[in-house]
Amino acid sequence: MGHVSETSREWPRPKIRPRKAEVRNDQIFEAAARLFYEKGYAATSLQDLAGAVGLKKGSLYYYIDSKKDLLFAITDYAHRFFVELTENAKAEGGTPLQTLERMLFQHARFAAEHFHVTAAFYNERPTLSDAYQERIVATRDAYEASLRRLVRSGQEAGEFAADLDSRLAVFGVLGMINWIHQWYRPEGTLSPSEIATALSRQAVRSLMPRTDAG
Amino acid sequence: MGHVSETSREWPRPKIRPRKAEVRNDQIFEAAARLFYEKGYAATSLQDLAGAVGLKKGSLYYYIDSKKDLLFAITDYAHRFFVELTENAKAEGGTPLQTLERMLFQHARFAAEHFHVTAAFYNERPTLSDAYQERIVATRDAYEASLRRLVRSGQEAGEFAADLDSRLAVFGVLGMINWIHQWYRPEGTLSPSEIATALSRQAVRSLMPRTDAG
DNA sequence: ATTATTTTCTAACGCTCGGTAGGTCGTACG
DNA sequence: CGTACGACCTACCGAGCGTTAGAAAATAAT
Repeated sequence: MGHVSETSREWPRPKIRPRKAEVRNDQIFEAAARLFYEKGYAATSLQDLAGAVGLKKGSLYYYIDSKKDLLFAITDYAHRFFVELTENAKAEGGTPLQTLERMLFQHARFAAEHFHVTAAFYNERPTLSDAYQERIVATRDAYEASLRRLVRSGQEAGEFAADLDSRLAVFGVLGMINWIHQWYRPEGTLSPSEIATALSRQAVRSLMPRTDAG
Repeated sequence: MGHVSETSREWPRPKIRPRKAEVRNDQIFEAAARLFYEKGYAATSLQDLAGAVGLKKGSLYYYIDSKKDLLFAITDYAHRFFVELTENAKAEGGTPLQTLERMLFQHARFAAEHFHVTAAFYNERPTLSDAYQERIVATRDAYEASLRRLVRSGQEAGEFAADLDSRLAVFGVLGMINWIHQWYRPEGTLSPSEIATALSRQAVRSLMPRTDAG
């Protein structure tokens, strides 16, 4: 060490003044997410993307280094959300049912608010590098494991039906949430929060025991 | 009419002898479904597909007319299933709950048994021609409408919770089923039928009223 | 007004893709 | 034996792709 980041530390004076590059960066990010959602990563050309933000395709390289970087940025946005959600899982109090419903609510609200990003996250994973895929899968597995733990705790507490296969049950509730990006449209009548409230409630209901069972 | 199918009726002699072309056709269909599932349609080259069936890419055109034909064949396989499932919806007897659970079971079993096809059906719809997309969307809408009708009937009969938004509720149960292709692996311990039984039961449970509600 | 810097464009590159044309080889049939 | 056909291959085309280099234009600094 010692010579590291020598170049990037040069003149660390604060970048005042809103640089145009930053707003363009956001434009490009959002347009890319929308196009990847609409046509898929491979079927979206940089020509398409450049046109969507009012540039020529060569000019995009002033902002990005490669096409894959765009997919990485979008995917990582969702990835960081799930890391955080999983970490906060244990911090929250309440019964297993309450904790589970709260986590699913947050998950569902994110899925609706960022349905472009979520769709790309789930549809384009095979396109990512193997190393990054492994990190994502590890995060997903940890998330699912924490949900399974909640289901089993709820079963022991009698909140959830005892005859459920916790693995299958978690796949079920996750499907309810992760399917949102297939039908959600921002111009609809229900807000992301309202959708998240209804779906997370329906999800935990699918785990409850039937009181009239025999 | 009268001149219709004049050309196709010429020499209707039966094609005896198992033509090699037919087994190859099936090989190509299945390999294409698997590759589209694994890498996506746009990211799958005909080179990849040819290699997967032990041919050179030019030879594929002995069996197909274009790459899009492959996606159409795969998509239409799922499409025809949903058409049939919707048509059989009213034919079946029983309470709304029983009918709904039976439909979801069939849907779920198909989704697991043909998860390659199902994944392509949902992920690659934007790739299809506009005219065919419209037919698929119409079929899907009819299917969802018949499910919503069952939910509302069940609500009137007291089988389902009265405070459910039938549209949201149907999206929820469909998500549980349509998510199967994201996690199902044929080498797992549960068969498609077992998965379909558990998930369709969990789905209808998510609609039931809580008896201890207040 | 002149110079620096940031942003965009033009023009081209190497490559891969889907698709085509024509030939080759084996097998079955007359 | 020969010929007809099914199955496959080789070689190629044009187009579009991601990416690069360098000039031009716009904007800011001096």
